[in-house]
Amino acid sequence: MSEIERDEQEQIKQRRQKLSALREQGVAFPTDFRRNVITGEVIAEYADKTKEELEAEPVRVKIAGRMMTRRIMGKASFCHIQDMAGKLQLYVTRDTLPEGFYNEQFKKWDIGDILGAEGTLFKTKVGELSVKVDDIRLLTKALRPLPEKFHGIADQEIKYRQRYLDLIMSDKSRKTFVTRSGVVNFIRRFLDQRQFMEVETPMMQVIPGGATARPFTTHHNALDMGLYLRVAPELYLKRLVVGGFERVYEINRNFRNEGLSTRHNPEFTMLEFYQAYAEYTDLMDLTEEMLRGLAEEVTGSTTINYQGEAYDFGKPFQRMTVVESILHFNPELSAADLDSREAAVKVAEKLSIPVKDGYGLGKVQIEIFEKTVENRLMNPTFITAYPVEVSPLARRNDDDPHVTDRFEFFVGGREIANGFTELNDAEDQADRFRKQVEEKEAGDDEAMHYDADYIVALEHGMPPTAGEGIGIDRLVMLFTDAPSIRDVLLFPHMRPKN
RNA sequence: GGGUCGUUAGCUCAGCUGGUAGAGCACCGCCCUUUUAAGGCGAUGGUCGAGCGUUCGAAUCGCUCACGACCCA
Repeated sequence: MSEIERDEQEQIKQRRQKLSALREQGVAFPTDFRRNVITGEVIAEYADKTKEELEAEPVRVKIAGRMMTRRIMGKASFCHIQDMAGKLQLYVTRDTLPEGFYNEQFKKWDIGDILGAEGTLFKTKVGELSVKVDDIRLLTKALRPLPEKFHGIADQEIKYRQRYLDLIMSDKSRKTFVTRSGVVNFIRRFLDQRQFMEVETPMMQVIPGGATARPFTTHHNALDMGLYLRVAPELYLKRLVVGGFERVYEINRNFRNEGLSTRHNPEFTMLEFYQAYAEYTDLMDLTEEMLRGLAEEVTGSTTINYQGEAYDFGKPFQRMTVVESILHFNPELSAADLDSREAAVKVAEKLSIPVKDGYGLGKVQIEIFEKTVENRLMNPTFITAYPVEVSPLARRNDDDPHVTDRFEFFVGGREIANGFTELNDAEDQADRFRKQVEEKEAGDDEAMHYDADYIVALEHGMPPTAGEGIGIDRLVMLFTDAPSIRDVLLFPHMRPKN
């Protein structure tokens, strides 16, 4: 059925007729109504007052919102209007409005219409704070009916594709996005207080860097050149550290050309921050402080309930190395099983992990880690000492050159953050890029490009620096008990219909 | 990419082993001045996701496709 035919649906047709009647009566979409209060303020201030108190000192309000429910009882009606802060009941009677208005105007309005009303606060028989209306106007006619009031929208697809309907109908969804805003706001304040500066770096990059992931490609017409959407801002932020901005952060979108799932959206929001004269352990401490504070601010507790499990952000976060964690969750293994590539490959094969020829010991260890450890890291945990092979931008450990000064942070079996002491040795970085290019040429389309300009920047000297990325969407999922990343994205990526 | 489930009125859902479609809400008409999933009476509303097939006959059975949800890679 085409969109034009859909418009001929009976209910929409009726509403269009009501709208053309309004057009004939004058301005159908007036903009001159001004409210003097929102529902949340009214409720906060007057919900505790008694019936008698409200009668003794009458309070007048001008309020506006979308009509969500209506109960017409002859010459009197109740309806709820909803605004940005919540809902408030209106009591509308024939005899307090101008002659004929109640029957010829008000009763013809529809649920979903946007109204402006003026009146006096009172309490109903059952004690609900309401407005006794003596002036009411239709501000915006809604041509399409709202979803059914009791069940709301059950169809996930409509919730995602028509988010505005979901936001009108679901307090829970509205709250999720309010929380999301609160999370980002808290992080900004936290970092600002510590002298971090928020910056913006290119989303369109000539060489995509900073992560091992497949990029999206686009084209610049005037310059007639290919460009990539960034997979990470990392290399630009570190150029800023070279430039003397010693504490920088960016909260913005990254783009990765990979599959969609309950944890992956092609564009997602990442916090990245860099602190000069610090090591990865300093960032672990900072992360712990930030997440604990965030949990308390957002949920009022240091215990997070996610999908039926409780995670404790109050206690010190656990810390162990990649190898320690593998041994911990695979008690039948001993250190010798992870010491050599030969031994580790045997372990991997037993776990039916496909091992490619190019994999070194470190890559095999990480495959074993991902298969047997990652989704079992339930309470907040830092994993450290990642192999050099899988950490092309991280500083080598001084005592063990096979691993880096790097950590990842897990909660509920999910990776939330990744940080390390930055590699500021330009020559080592150039070698690592060359290695990535070899892997790319061998067929790994996630491997990194050689970024010569970045090497030049490092050759000018980057102070010792630690940096970290935190996935904002996954963090918000945790704090809003959301099972899918789509529940925390206002407009998640969906396949086009038809 | 593989598996499971789903798609029926604007919305939420029934519809059994095949016999030309049903409820609640919404909408329309009437009654109703403290209701709140308001209530009462009455009426309207459907290319049953799309296509092909089996059959005298398909919402129902089979196949293909589209979109979605969940699980696995």
